[in-house]
Amino acid sequence: MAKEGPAPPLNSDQIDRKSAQPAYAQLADIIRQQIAEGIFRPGDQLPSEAQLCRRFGISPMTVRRSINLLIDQGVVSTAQGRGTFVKPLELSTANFDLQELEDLFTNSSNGDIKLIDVRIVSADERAARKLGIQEGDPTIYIRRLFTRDKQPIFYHRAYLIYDPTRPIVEAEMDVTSLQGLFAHADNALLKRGQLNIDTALMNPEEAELLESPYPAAAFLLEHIFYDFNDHPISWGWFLFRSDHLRFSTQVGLK
Amino acid sequence: MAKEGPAPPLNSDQIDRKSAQPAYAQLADIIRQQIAEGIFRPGDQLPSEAQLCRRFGISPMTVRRSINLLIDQGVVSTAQGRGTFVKPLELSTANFDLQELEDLFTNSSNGDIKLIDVRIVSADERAARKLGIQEGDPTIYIRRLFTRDKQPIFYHRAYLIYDPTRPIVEAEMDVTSLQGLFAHADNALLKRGQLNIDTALMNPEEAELLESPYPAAAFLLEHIFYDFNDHPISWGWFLFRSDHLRFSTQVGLK
DNA sequence: AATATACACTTATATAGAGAAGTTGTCAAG
DNA sequence: CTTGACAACTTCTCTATATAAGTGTATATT
Repeated sequence: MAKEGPAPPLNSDQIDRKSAQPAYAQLADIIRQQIAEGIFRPGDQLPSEAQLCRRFGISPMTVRRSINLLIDQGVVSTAQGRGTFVKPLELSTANFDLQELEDLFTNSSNGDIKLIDVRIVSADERAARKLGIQEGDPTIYIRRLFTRDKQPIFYHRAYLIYDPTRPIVEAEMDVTSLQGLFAHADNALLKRGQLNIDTALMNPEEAELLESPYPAAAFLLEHIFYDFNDHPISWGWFLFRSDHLRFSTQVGLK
Repeated sequence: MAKEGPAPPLNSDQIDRKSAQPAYAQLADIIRQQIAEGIFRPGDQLPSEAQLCRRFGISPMTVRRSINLLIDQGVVSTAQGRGTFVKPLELSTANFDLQELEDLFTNSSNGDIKLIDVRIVSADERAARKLGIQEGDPTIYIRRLFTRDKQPIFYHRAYLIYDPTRPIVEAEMDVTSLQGLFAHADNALLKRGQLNIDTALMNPEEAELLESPYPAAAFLLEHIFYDFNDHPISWGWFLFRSDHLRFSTQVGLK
């Protein structure tokens, strides 16, 4: 099984040293392109790193970096001592992100947040459990509606920890501001967040707020944010009309 | 603003050269840990690469690789000529994957796929558009139900291209097998897939199949798979009871 | 005072190797 | 036929260095 005689089929492109794009990125693109064209099929072994060095006239570290890029992108996988192989398509590698949700904020100057309700309420059992506080402890309860072009997009409810002894109002306002979660603002007090997506039937009140027919299904995006002491700061959920937010992604190449 | 005198606060850990874990991964872990502990906060500038080299006694390329790892993980960002900075939490970086869906197949020996219907049907307008064929062209139409522990989990409908002149039955069966999409099988004929998640109200028939109350909301996962000629091979959608499949993720550290 | 230049930083890319470690096939010894 | 040593491959990690390029500051010039 010695792959000696036939030259590796990577002769269609060359590395352009004058290009603004670095060599390692060019090589990664070339290999990805060859895979997309079907020259290398899932399961096939790629030319070895040494072969790629000779073929493209670049050093081992640069080839290595290209391969690592492709590994990170899930295009190939490597096995020490054996070689580099093209990965087959896997449905489970599909990733859905919230970019579209961010775009709603950043790209829409005609977006508007209408505050429906803000008040201090005692935490019920569920809110207390989620926020790691005692039942009956005070929390800030917020309800608001995001509209765009006069159309309601989503409805947001959230509970925020309220600690009168340490009035970090400003910080809480950051969390409250919503934009801070999307914009690259310095919401430096948040360490991590837990997010869940669920579906739900809107109740009549929600359907009316979102001007949706009733009954209707909606996305429910639940969130809990934690500070750097791993204490919950806020718990809440967004409710979307699914015709205004969609989760889409691609698996595989191109 | 010269950061000269005070030693960088990375003194709690060292690189263990005898460890099985490579140096670059150890350094990335150390930095990530320091950020999680709040030693470095979002917006803070990390020690420069040269400083890290001296501090940990490793070469620039190794430090570089650690930083690149952290960039890929979305933990830090770099700006040429200025420095490396800790990224604040961003909601839009949240990624939801289908791992849980894969687990349903691989980890459940007590799972079962019940074929409800397989037959050749003429493509209607929508199916023809999605599959890039003519209205009226024959397609293979499949309906099936996945159950686990006698509980219905999801309902799957799909149209597959049917080409009598080139009977690639085996290949089509691969696509049909479902498992091939999850297992690392050599479904080498698939190049890419387009996936959309939506919500939907189940119709009475679907609710009955999924043994769900009616009306109820459900996840709808639509998929189109393409071959290496960029021709659609299949179009269909999964319908999940949302209490059997949840999308969860974390943003931020730990 | 305003502008231009030089310098000291930073990250970014690339080179040319070295050795470690895993895999596979060959070939000789048993 | 089986086993074991070995060679030849592969990827993996890391060093040490060089050059390029962006940023900001201090200094010199106009």
